[in-house]
Amino acid sequence: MVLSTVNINDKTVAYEQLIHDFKSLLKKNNLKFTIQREVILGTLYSSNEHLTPESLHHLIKEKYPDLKTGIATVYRTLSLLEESAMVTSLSFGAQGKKYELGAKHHHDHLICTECGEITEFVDEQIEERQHKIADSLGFLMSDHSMQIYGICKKCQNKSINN
Amino acid sequence: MVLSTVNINDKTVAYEQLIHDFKSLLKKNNLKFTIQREVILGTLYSSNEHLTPESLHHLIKEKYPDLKTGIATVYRTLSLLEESAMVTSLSFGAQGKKYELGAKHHHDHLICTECGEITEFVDEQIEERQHKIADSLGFLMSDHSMQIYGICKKCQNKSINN
DNA sequence: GTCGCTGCAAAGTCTTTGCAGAGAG
DNA sequence: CTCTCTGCAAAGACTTTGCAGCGAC
Repeated sequence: MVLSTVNINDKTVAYEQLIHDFKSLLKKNNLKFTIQREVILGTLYSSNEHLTPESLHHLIKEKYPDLKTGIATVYRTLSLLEESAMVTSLSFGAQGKKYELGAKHHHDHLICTECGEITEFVDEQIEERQHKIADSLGFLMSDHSMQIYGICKKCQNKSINN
Repeated sequence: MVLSTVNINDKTVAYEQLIHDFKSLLKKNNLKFTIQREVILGTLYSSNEHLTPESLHHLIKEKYPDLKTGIATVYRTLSLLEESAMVTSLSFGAQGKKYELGAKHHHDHLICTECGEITEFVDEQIEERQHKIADSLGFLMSDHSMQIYGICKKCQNKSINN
C-alpha cells in the first residue's frame, strides 16, 4: 500500500472517506482501482495548492520515485475525477488549468495576478444571490465559479519596498 | 475605410469612441493603426457573441473576404487588446478561450453546459460583496469574473421533449 | 524613408490517443 | 483469465514566433 503515509493531522478520516467514494465510483463504472489513481487522488488530497497536471505529476515523481507515473495517466485520471465531480478545475490568464479536490467544502477564489497565489473564500450572501439569479433566468444551475483578481498583500508590500 | 458598415442601431457613437480609445492606446505605445486591427476590433464590437480566436478569424474572413487576415494576427491583436483591458477573456471547460469586448458594461456569465450558450447578467449585491471580501482579505482587487454553470431553458425543454 | 505589422509556415506548448505489455478483479 | 490501465511515443489542437516583404506615419 503506497499511501500509508497520507495521515495528515486530522485529515485521516476524511481521506478514508474519499478513497471509499472513489472506489465506489470506480466499481460502479467497471473501472479499476490502481496504484496510480490512488496516488493521484492522495497527492491532490495532501496538497493545499491548486495543481496543474504538470505540477501534480512532478510532485508524484518526487514522492514516489519508484512508481513510474506517466503524465498521460495524470491527465486521464484528472479528467475522470473531474467528470465525476471529485475534483474541479480552474483556469485563468495565460496559465493553464489548475485542479483541486472538489470534495472539500465549496469556495471561491482570490487570485493574485502578480504571484499567481490562490486564496479561497466563501460568502453565503453571494452563494444565495447566485441561486436567485439562475432561477430568475430559468436556468437550472449545477455549479458556479467565481474569481476575484488583484494583488495580494504580500505583493503589495513587495512593490512598496522596491 | 473598411468598417463604414459598422453602424449598428444606436451603437454608432460608442463605436467611434472605442476606435478613438484604441487609436490613443496605439499612439501611446508607438504602435500602428492597421486595417487588420480595425477589423478585429470592429468585428468584436459588432458581434454579441463571445468569440474564440478561431471563430473571430472565421467571421472576419466571411465579412472581408478580400482582406487576407492571418490567424496569427488575430491572436496578436487579441493579446494586445487584452493586455490593455479593451477586451476580456473567459475560459471554461474543455473549450478554449473566448473573448469579448470589455468596454461594454461589466457583467458576469451564465454558461449552459449543454449547448455552450453564454448569457450575461449583472447583480449589484454581488458586485458589492466582492469588493468587501477583497478588502477584508487585504487584497487589492482589480477585476473579477464569475460564471454560473447549468442548463439553459432551451436545453431543458429539449430534454423534456425527447 | 523608417520601423512596425502582416501572412505564412515552422516551432512550441499542452493535451489526447494508439498500442503492446502489465496488472486488478 | 479477462479486460482495463499504464507508460511511451506519436499525433493533435491551440498558440506563438521568425522572417521577408508590406504599409502606416
